[in-house]
Amino acid sequence: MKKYSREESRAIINELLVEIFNRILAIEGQNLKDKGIKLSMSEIHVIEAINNVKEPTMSNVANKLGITISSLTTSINTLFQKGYVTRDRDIEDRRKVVVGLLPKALEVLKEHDDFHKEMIDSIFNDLELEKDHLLIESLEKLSSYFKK
Amino acid sequence: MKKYSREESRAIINELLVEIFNRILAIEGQNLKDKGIKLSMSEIHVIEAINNVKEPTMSNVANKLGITISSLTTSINTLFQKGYVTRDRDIEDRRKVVVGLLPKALEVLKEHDDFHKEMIDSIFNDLELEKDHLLIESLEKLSSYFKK
DNA sequence: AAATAAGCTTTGATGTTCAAAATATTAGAA
DNA sequence: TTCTAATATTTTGAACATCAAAGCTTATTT
Repeated sequence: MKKYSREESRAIINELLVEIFNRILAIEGQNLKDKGIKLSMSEIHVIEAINNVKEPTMSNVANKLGITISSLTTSINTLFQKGYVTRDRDIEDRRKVVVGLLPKALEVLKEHDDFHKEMIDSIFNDLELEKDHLLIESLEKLSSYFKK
Repeated sequence: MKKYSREESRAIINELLVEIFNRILAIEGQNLKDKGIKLSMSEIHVIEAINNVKEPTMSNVANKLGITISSLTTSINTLFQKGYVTRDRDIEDRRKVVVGLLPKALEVLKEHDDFHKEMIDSIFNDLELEKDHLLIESLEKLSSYFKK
């Protein structure tokens, strides 16, 4: 395995963050367009976040996405209006609003997951299975770094 | 250490990548605010792209960023007005507009690079060295995947 | 020279995001 | 219990970012 100097490593990661990140949304968006899904990327991300968060209240979902609650509200407004999500007050604590995914959203999620699956498989085809957990550990640290 | 199935690995990596990507712009933006730089992240990215592209015409810069030329035009309008960039017709081919960075922009670029350097160093300090290379290897694959 | 192409800007429209103010509900203090 | 403070969300108003389509200028083709 090639060894990188600290400086080389930094340059590679920098490139990922600055240049490649810009491509991802465009590629994903194009993929949706190709499949005839008429949702924006940020709407897709909202749906994903609802799916991935344990207790999908407005606060939890917004926090998962790294946007303000008010931003999420406007997004949920349209997703609700378009028939992708449910939106109900929590029975236990009626200050909370719990959102949920309707079948329409689950379909979109499936399409998007397939795209990601293909993407990630393509990236990690060469990695041996036993190394996966090391990678996950690294990414978890990266993720927790970005959370603080 | 826990073993993951291929499918579990994929799901976790997918979620972590999405999460990480969602945080980056927010953090970078906050960093600029902390330093009193009154530019948006997309304006920073335009400056970076101008710096990184070989021949900084409108088309080349827009292509580097993955946005349309008309979007870039509006961004350059304000960056020009604020005194960050130059904007001149190419002498050889007067259809082209060549943009360039003024000292003000180079300073911002330096700040931004320092931030990235610090961020990445901080990440690396938490990872054991042996895992650095696995992470880099994976990120390289990601990078090459998005270049095609 | 006339038609076509290339490069860019303008215009009009939509979508995203945030901060601040307003609303609703709950929890705690008096 | 009643008032107050805290929590959770929505509304409002404003700034950006982005795109498609139409228009302008310069280059290339025929």
